[in-house]
Amino acid sequence: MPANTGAEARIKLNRERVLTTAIRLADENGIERLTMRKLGEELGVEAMSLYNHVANKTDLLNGMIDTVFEEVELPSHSDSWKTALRKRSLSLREMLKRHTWANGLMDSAATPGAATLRHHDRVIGTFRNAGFSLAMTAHALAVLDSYVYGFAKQDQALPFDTEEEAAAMGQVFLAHLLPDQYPYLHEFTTGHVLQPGYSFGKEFVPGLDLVLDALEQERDAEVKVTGEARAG
Amino acid sequence: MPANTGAEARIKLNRERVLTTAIRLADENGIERLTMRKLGEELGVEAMSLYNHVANKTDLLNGMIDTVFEEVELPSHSDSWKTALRKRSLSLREMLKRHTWANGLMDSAATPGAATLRHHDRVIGTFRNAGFSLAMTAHALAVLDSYVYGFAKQDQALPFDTEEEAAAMGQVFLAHLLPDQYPYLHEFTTGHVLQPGYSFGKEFVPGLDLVLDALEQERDAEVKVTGEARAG
DNA sequence: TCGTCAGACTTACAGTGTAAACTTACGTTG
DNA sequence: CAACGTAAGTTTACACTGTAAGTCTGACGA
Repeated sequence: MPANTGAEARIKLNRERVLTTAIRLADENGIERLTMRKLGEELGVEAMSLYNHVANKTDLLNGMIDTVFEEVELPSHSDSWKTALRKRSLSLREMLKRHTWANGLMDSAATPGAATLRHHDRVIGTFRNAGFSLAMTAHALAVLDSYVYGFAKQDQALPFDTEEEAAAMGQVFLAHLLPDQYPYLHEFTTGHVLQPGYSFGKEFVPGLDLVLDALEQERDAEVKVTGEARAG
Repeated sequence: MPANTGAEARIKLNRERVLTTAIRLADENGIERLTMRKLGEELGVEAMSLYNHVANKTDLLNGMIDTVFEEVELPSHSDSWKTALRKRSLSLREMLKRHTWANGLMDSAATPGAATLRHHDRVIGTFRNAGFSLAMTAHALAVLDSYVYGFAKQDQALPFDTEEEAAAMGQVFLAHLLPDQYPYLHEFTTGHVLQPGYSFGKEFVPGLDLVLDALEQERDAEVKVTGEARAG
């Protein structure tokens, strides 16, 4: 006779449930508040039970990263390389906005998971199929991803989210410090950042297009030099 | 008569000594190993004594960030905006290489210090004096710094530093995983990353020039539209 | 000589990740 | 059905973290 008579069978723990719950907690409370004990509690389980499904906390974090990478739209084969990578970059940025902790975690996460590898494979493939040489692909990849991750990082570093918060922040900031010690910063803040409608995030698309256009120019130049056919 | 007869007077603690020692420890052992107790020990002092000079650990980290920012070359007035910002970007990257922990810390460090403010003031001033509008300055700033910080971040995320390490790493990596599951990644790794002379860091300058050239093009276009004089 | 006080030290506490040992429930096998 | 192995949970314990609160010390001014 089982001991837990009448008790509803507890939902079984598994790696996926651990990971998705961890992601939710990190989204809600920030990664620094995600502890093994809190995560266990949320799952109705003691902290140590989690170690049946993750090797240690770093493994948990790695798993979280790979899981959120699955949310990123892969570059489509049917689009041109530029729109394909434009879409996936926008999608990547949205993911990084949803999971603000992910960007900071990717340094320490040395070993990429399956979703991450697939993602990179497809991005590289997109460049290659568009006629980018290996060297040019490396170059393009470095520039594009540096921009996307760097932008996300800067966006998160800003201590305000809404326009109103920015305004309030800016007022305090200005009153305290700048007037003539930092004249350009002063002008920039009052004349631009504090203007209605400002949002750092709006700079993402223009910057992305700048990068993509520049890469296209370089590729065309390379193709021309290499002597490949060029429609015209 | 003093009790510590004959004892060499202990060098007095002060904020600067605390900060520079903390920076050295973080450089040597990584930021995650920098604890108040270790820092105290290094300074010949108990952990709690540090709190006479820093408000708490976050204040310590903020102070470290602002201190290393002083190492970054400010854009020079005598150079053209492009070379001025090129130099400061290279200098910024070198700083981020020396202090690998700095990049990751800048998210949490909400309140910028004096050196950081001065830095941004000068960068903004460089754009403004080169005829960039406020909006264009915001755009340029976002793109340029996203690139620099993003590149540094990616460089640090790579789990190898030297070419030999990369090769060793790549071999294991390839043997284990890729062959036909990730064909493009496979080709890219064997055909480029594992080639002699490869180093991710070498992509920095080409990418930086791509960004700067593209910004120059956009500025010229803007100036033309605005109807300002253009030397010809 | 005393009082003041800054800057150091001591102690203590709640919280962290996780090793090691345990308990329990269930499926397989004799 | 009994015995056992195993997977998945719990309990306990430990070393280490940041830091609050209280104490000690030595130099200096009155």
